[in-house]
Amino acid sequence: MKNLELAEIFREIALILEIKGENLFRIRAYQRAAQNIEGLTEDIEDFIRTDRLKEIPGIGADLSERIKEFVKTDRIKVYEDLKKSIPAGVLSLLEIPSIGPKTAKMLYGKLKIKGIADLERAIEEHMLEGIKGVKEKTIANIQKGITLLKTGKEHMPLALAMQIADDFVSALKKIPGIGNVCVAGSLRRRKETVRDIDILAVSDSPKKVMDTFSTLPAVKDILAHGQTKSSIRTQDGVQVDCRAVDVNSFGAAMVYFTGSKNFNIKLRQIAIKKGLKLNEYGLFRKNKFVAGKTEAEMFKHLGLPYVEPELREDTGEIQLALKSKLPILIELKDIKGDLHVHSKWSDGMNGIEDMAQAASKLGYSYIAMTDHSQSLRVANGLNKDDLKKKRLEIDKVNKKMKNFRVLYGTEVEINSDGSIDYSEDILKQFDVVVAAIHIAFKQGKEKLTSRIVNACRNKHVHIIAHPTGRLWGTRDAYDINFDEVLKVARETNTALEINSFPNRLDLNDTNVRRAKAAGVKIAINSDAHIAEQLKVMQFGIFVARRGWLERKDVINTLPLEQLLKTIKNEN
DNA sequence: GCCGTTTTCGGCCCGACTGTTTTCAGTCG
Repeated sequence: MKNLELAEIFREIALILEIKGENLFRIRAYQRAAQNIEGLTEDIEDFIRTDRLKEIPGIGADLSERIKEFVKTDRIKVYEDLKKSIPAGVLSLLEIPSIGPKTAKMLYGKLKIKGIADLERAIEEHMLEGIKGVKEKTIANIQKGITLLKTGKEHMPLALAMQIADDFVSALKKIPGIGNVCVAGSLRRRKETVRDIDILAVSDSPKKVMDTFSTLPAVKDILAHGQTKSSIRTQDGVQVDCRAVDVNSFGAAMVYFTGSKNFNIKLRQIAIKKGLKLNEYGLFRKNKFVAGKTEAEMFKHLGLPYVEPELREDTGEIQLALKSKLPILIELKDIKGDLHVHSKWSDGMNGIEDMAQAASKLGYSYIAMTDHSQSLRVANGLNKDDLKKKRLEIDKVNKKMKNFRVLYGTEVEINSDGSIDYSEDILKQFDVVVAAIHIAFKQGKEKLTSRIVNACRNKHVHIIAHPTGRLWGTRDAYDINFDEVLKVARETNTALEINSFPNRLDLNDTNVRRAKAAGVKIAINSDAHIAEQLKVMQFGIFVARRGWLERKDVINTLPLEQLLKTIKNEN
C-alpha cells in the first residue's frame, strides 16, 4: 500500500511550491490531495485498477497521472525536478515556528541558508541584521522558534492533553462572570495525539479572560496576547491557545475552533453557495447575523445534520451529512462489558472479584478474565493447573454476583512459530479467547502476517488483541499485511480489538475505518491490569468514533447471551 | 491544480496577532 508514501510526497511538493512562491491554489490542491489520500480506507492501487482515481475529492486529471506514475515507477518526475531546485534543508526551516514560506525563501535567496544549522550560524554572525523587514524582534522570534523546535513537545498523547486542558479550564471557570469554557481543536476531535490545546471561553469582557489566562501559574512564555486571542507555552513546553467570544458567537466559535481546518473550509464553501458568510462570529447574510449561538443552529442553517467533532476531518463526512447518512457513533454507555482484563492470576494487581465488582459499578454486565498463557513467563502466564484453580474461583464469584457474569477467558500467546500457546483441548473450554503477539515482532512482514492469520483461522480464537502491536513512543506497529488480516478476520468471524490503553490505542482510527469497510467486527477493550484501569475504555471509544463505528460494529455492545452466540459463530 | 443548477474560465475560507511599516505582509490556526 503506497497511500501514505504518496501523501507524503504530495505534501512535500506543496512545501517546495510554497517556498518558490507558486500559485496558492495549486499548493492547496497538493495539500488537499495529500490529506484525502491519507484518509483513504482503500489501497490507492485499487482506485487505479478500477479507474476511480477521479472519484477521490481533489484528484483531477493531472494528479491522477502523477499517482499512476508513482505507483508504476516509484517516482514522480515533477517531484524529482522540484527537489533539485531547492536544497532539502531549506524545507526544514519551515518547521521553525514564526518561519513561513516567505521567510524561508528570503533566507535561502539572500543568505544562502540551507538549513537550521546554517540559520543559527547566520544569526550568530549578525548576518540577518540590516535585511529589509527584519529587526530585533524578528530575529529574537526566530531564535525562540529554533529553541522551541529543539526542546518543545511535538505531539502528546490525548490522555495527557486532556489532563492539562482540564487544569486550564477549571482555572478559567473561576473568573467571575465567565460563561462556558470548553476545549476545542484536535483535542475535542479526540485525535490520538495533539500538538496544542485550544480553549474557548464565553465572556463579556474578553480582555479579562486574556489577562487571567496569560498569567496563570502554569504559563512560562506568552507567545501572543491580544484582545480576544492569546497563546502561551506551559512550563512543560505545551502550547495552549485561548480565545474569548461573546455568548451569541459561542456556537460559531466552537465550530471554527474545533476544526479541522479542511472541514471549516468545506463549511464556508457550503455557506457561500447559500449566499451566506461563515466566520467564527456566526453565519451572516449580507452582514446580517443569521446564527451563531449554538453549533446545532449553525449546522441547521447550513442545511446539515449535527456533525460529531470526531468526524470533522473532511474525509467524506460532509458528503454523507449532505445526504443525511452520517453514522450514529458509538458511545461509552453502549458498552456492555470488557473482553480483555487481567487479574492477579497473571500480571494484574487485583483479584477476580475486585475486577468484577469494579466492572459492575461501571454498569457492565460481563467481563472476560483474560490472563496470559503459559509461555509468557514475564507476565506469569497460566499453566494447565493454574487454569483449573482460576476457573473454580470464577465460578465462585459468579455464584456470588447478581446480574453480572465473569467470563472464563485467556489472552493466549501467538508463539513465534505461529502456533497457539494452548492446545485445542484447553482452548475449547474458554468462554472468550483473545490471541495476541508479545514476542518476536521483528520477524518480517510475511511471517508476522501469517502468525496473525493463523490465529484468526483457529476456530477457538475470538479476538485478536492489539493487532498491530504499536506502543506509543516506544515501538512502531508491526510490519503486517493488514489487508490480508482483514480478509481472513472477516472470513473467520474473528473480531479485531481496539485496545484502549492510552499508549496503545491499537487499532488506530484509520485502521478501524478500514476494518469497518472490510466488514470486520471490533471489540473495544481496556486491557486493564488494575481495577481503576477499566476506565481507559473511554479512549478506545474515542478511537472507535474517529473510525466511524456504530454500536452494531462492536461486539461488546451486545447483551451477554447474544455476545456468546456471536463470537461462537452460532448465528 | 481542481471544479461547475451562476461557470469549461475564473474563481478558489476567513480573521487575529505581530512586527514592521506609514498601510500592510507574514504567519498561524
